[in-house]
Amino acid sequence: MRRLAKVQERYDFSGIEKKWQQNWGQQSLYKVEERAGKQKYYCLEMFPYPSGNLHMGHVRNYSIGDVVARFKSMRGYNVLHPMGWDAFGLPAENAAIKNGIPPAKWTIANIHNMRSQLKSMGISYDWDREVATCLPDYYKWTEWLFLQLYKNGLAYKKKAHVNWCPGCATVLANEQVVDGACERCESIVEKKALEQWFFRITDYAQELLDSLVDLPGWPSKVKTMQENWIGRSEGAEIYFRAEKTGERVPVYTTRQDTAFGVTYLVLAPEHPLVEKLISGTAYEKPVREFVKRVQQMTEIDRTSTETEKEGMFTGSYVLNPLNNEKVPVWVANYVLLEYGTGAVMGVPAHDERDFAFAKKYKLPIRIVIQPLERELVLEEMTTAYTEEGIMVNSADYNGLPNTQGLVKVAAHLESAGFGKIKINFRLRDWLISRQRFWGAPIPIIYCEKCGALPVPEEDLPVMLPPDVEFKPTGESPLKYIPEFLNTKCHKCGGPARRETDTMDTFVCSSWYFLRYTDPKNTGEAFNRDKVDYWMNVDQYIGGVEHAILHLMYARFFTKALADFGLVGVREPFQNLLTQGMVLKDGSKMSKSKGNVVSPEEIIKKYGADTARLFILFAAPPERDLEWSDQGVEGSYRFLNRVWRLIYNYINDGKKINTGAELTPADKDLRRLLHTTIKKVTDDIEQRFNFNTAISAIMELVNGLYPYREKERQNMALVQETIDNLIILLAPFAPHFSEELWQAAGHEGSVHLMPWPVYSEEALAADVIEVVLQINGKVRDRIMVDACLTAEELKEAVMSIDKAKAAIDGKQVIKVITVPGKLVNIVVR
RNA sequence: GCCGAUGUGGCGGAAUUGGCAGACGCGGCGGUCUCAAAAACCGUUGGGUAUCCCCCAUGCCGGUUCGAGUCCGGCCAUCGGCACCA
Repeated sequence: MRRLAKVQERYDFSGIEKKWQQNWGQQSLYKVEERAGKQKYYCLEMFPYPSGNLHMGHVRNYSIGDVVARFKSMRGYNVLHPMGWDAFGLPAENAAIKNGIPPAKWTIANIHNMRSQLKSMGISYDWDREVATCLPDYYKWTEWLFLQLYKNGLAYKKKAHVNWCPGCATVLANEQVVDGACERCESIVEKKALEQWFFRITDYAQELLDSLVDLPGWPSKVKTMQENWIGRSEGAEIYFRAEKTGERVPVYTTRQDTAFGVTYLVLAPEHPLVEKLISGTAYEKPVREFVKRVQQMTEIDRTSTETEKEGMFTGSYVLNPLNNEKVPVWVANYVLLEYGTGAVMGVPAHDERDFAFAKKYKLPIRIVIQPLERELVLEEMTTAYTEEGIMVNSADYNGLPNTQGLVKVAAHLESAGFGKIKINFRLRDWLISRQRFWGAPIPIIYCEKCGALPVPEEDLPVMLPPDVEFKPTGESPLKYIPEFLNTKCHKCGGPARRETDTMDTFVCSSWYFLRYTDPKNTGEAFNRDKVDYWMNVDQYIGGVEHAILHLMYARFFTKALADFGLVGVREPFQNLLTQGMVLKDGSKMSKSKGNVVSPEEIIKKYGADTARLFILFAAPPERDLEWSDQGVEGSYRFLNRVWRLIYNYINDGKKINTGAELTPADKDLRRLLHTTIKKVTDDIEQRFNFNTAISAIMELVNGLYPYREKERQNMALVQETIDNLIILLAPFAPHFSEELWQAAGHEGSVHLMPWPVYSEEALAADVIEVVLQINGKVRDRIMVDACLTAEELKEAVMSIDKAKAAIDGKQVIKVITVPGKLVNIVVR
């Protein structure tokens, strides 16, 4: 070998990992700056909530990201690979209520602990760019971005029905409602009307939908989920009129072609018209009772398809503008106020729900679409006909295919003033108010004279007060802190009070990837040049549980900020990798199941390199991964096997170089090395299949072991092979590789080495194995000259005994020859 | 109910463009070394069987093809998401 270097016989992972983590930190190996003329690569993993301890999901997420970052770096890219903390959130507040520890203290302590755990994994983060969303130098800019949204009309306040937990006496985020109950106290969640702040994400609904096609690097699963969430539908609003008052009652439908089949109209129980229609009539009491009963149902019961459709007549009628027919108005539990206009037209013949409802309450059914191949007969209908057909009983539209009717009725509605063409989205505006302490304050004040005013930018940040006493009242403590609550109006100087709601933590995580590009900027959220250099994120990696919320909000923010001229891209994440869960005994690791494997213990017992190697080897990244203690042992064994191999070569000088001429065994080893380089490169770069990349490296090691037994060995080749082996392992087992790299006599870090390039010439074998098939079944394998043409190959194969025997006495129908692979003889 | 994913040895998984099914690892079995064990190394390991020969085998049934884990049609199971969206 190059020179005798000191290498311990035993693989002392603990000492090695500590040593290199320190060394890399001291030489700032992973520090990165903008560099003109060098291709940038932004590799990002979803930042964690600082719960206190890393779990295996984190280990997997960050191991995957580190392979990508290290690989791209060795490929010559200027790689940005940052880490930070999604540090606001309810657990800190719960801890405060329970143990009296201030949220800030609890959070910072957790960050401390998790940072050191992350560092023990040896991930190539530029720690100088670390951000924590709960620190004023970060949330100042979260507040500032709120103001930009406010100024541009994208932040507004309105009264809304929100999830209210009576047990905790507080509002809950949607994600905290599990099966209609509070995740903390399991009380059934109620709806409560409160003044809340919203972001107008619906302004971007169409673009959020359309630009999904610009994201070929996203899993189609995630794109489909977002499509469904946005829920675009094309239809029309039809203005019915109240018979008595003439008041306009708009309904939304996607089937305006069936409007002549309307036999009743249904309002949502909360619809404001309900009270108007019934007050002072005989229907007042029973309908009110019905509405109350429906409202008391849990969200889950009300929106379940299992729930029986129930309704009640209001005693009033409306007129259908298309045919002036009088139809009864009902209230029913299956109509939702939040979607469309909160009122629907009932066309029982052509809608399943309407059909069931009409049958139950004996409402009339009228056929207005006839199928082409048969005729519907009212008395025989057991279900609605929802397919295409020809319009009937529809005045001027009779005989028209309903697909044309859709367009014509809509046009007529619009021209006659009876309605309008309408595109509806299921997506609602984003409710960002939280009645909590531990979040970014909403920078708004309420002046007695001037009303709601944004806090001037120069007064930011609105700071969270320290030393807050937490009582389990469930209300934001901010409300009870006069120093925070009371302020002066910057406009009139009069008394004002602050908004005490804080922002949803998803607001903080909607722009953190931008802050990483310029994390220490005290004058701006981020510098435009820096954000332009780094954005967008080339590879984003995280759990699929964020497929809708976080990823949609971050996309919305990026688009809005692009419209404000703050960033130059309209999509934040070019490529997305959604990693699978880490399972134990077939199910997700959880405390209640008692199947949690602690990363800290695994790292202590085997080292970070073994842990990383196992987690990358056990399954491809998108798939769920079954944890196996024996599998970890296997990875540990592999590293020891590599260690011993290289140790022996380094310390064993007796093998003599065979000289320049390569023996067949030398050629085989050299070919193995180069096929391994090719395979590992392709697996990382094109497929993210780290499991097969690692298995290829294992095969290389398995090939080196028998070579070591050979009498004649080419030491130059051995050195080349070992050097490349260490480099190939570097993204997976960084400390291990660094130590061996140095032991093999190299100066400098292995992580600064260029990624190896395979030689096409070295891949070529002189002789290759081809398969003989008879009628598609494998009958023999023979070695042939690699350079044979199809015709020569056919001849060579046909002449072997097995082929002759197979053909003997039979008729050869045809022979299929695939050079380099097989010859298939079809006989009869 | 709708949408999507997955289904391959005892286990995790591989087979990238339709071309040798089971790479690699775990586990098992046998051996070498050892007083012995561990570790390590070597060999072996889908099932059947007449045991270097053939048959069967990638959830099930059918199809296309010289050839199907891979493509097509129809089912089944598991997991995930959405779930009265008018």
